[in-house]
Amino acid sequence: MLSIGKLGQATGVKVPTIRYYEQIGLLPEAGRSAGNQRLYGRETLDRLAFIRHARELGFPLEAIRDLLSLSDRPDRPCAAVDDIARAQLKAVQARIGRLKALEAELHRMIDQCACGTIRDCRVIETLGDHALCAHDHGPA
Amino acid sequence: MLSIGKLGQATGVKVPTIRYYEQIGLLPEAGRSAGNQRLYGRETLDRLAFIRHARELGFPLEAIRDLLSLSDRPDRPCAAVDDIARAQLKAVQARIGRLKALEAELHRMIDQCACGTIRDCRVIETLGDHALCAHDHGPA
DNA sequence: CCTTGAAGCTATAGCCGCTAGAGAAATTAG
DNA sequence: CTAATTTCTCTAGCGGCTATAGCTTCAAGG
Repeated sequence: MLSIGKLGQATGVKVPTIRYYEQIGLLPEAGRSAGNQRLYGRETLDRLAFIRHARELGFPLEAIRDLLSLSDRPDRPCAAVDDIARAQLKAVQARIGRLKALEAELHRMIDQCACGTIRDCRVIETLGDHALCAHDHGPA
Repeated sequence: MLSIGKLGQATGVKVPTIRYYEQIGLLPEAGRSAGNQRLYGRETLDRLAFIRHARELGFPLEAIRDLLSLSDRPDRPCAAVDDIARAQLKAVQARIGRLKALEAELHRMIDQCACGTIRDCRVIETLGDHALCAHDHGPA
């Protein structure tokens, strides 16, 4: 059995985050020692490692909740799982696309700046006048 | 003079957001009509358009605050402006890099899935065992 | 066995950048 | 003049934690 600190070390999840996950029901309520401290077994270790990995891949907690409940039903078809993963992939790709547009625009702005006074600064000027933008870049 | 709603339409910023910007001091306190409603002139319109554009480019509000106060000092050299812009560019590039790693990993996971039952699902399996990952992908 | 310091506990508040809601007053269109 | 829309203030909530305060429990050393 692991204390919350050991569990955190083993999974790379911070202690307050583990308690937070328990609070929102992503982890089951932990068993307690005689002195009321949380104790964890292998099952929770695996579950938390799963959560951590999914978080690293950017899955929102709600999606992780769904993935976890799906993983408890091994006989079901895994189409639902793939749907969630593909949705996440799409979300990631959308963010990449958007960020690349920002990157291009920032580059352009910075490259045009002759580094004189603020009066002549292309960065300030471009920010002040959207019409100076080369590309579309919708709201963040 | 514009009402808050017109200002919002003109700049593409939502009404509560305008009030929020005023609250945090990003916009000056607006003048008021006889009936206590906010009225805006061209100056605030320009300032808000500037803020909107910078937000679209992902600048955090604090950076925008700095850019605005710099833009009020036209005689100063614009190195400080460029520093802020370059920092933002770096931040954007870092996020792109990270997201691309996620994208690759998600792709790999999804492509390996034979779409049978959850028991054999590579997505679930990979999430559960970080060692199955091809690439490093640090915390989000 | 006793002390010390680390690690644990609960509860609350804060971070960013908004967004949503309530309930009331002002304005505008017909 | 009425009805619909807009605006007002205030408070609370979103995601996903993180930080603080003030306490208790535990593990190791002397």
